[in-house]
Amino acid sequence: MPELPEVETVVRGLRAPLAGRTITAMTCDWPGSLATPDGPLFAALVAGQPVRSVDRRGKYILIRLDPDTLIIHLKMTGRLYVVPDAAQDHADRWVHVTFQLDNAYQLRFSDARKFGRVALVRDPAEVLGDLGPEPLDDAFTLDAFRERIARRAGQLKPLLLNQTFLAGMGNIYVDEALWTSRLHPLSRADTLSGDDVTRLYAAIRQVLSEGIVREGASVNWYRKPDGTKGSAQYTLSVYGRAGQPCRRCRHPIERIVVGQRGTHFCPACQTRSPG
DNA sequence: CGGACAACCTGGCGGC
DNA sequence: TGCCGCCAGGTTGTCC
Repeated sequence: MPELPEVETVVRGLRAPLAGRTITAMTCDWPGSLATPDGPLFAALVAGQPVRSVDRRGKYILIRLDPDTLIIHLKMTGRLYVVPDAAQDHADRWVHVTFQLDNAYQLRFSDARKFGRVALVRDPAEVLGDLGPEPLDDAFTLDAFRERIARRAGQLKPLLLNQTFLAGMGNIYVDEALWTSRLHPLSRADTLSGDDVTRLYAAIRQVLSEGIVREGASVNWYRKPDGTKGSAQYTLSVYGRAGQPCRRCRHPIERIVVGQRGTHFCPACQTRSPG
């Protein structure tokens, strides 16, 4: 659920409360939430490290400490927020990792389904691995996208979900980008025309940018660090709209499964490219 | 290399 | 009202 716009919103919301702070201690009640290192070592290493910056790479949150970096992936139900030590937040029934700050506030990691992971590493590359380009970076130009997709042949839906192809898209924004560019999720990358690629590139940037402006889509679990919902869920065109009329042509939106993922599209105006 | 699929988890919901 | 069973999806890992 938390995809690039949601993670970006979380990062922006954490910058102010974490600025200038130092982590003094860490506690964890579910060892599985810690990717690396294990609990005792993690706690010993992180204590005393100051926060230098809060950044995002794909769907990863990078809290750069000194000398290590805290890397958090929210997966489906993860939440990250800063509250006073004594605060009782509604998400606290799922809090598994708590970082004590030096100002009587805490950074809490809540995760109902326990899929999310928190890592502490010297070099972020240890965790990030082979991530694709950032779709909203200036360096990610139409030409760069054209060159990248020219080397692929598979179906568009799984391709756009592949984080080594492009970092940050998830099930919601992939479906939205394909609808916006009028491309069928089962179309193959090697059948796209030059114009198809141009529209897809523009659609990816557009849906992600709008998602950020709306502070993310709170389809179910996602919340901003202040606990409130984003508003991108109100303007989705296909995701979660099976059976409802297409906003463009009124034909009912269809839901199929592609690569084990629920996939929403308009069978009337999202065409499969010839070939 | 790519496609298929299980595993990781549990809240929420539909069905009865 | 209560219980059962299934679905949701990001990523990794395994198998063919």
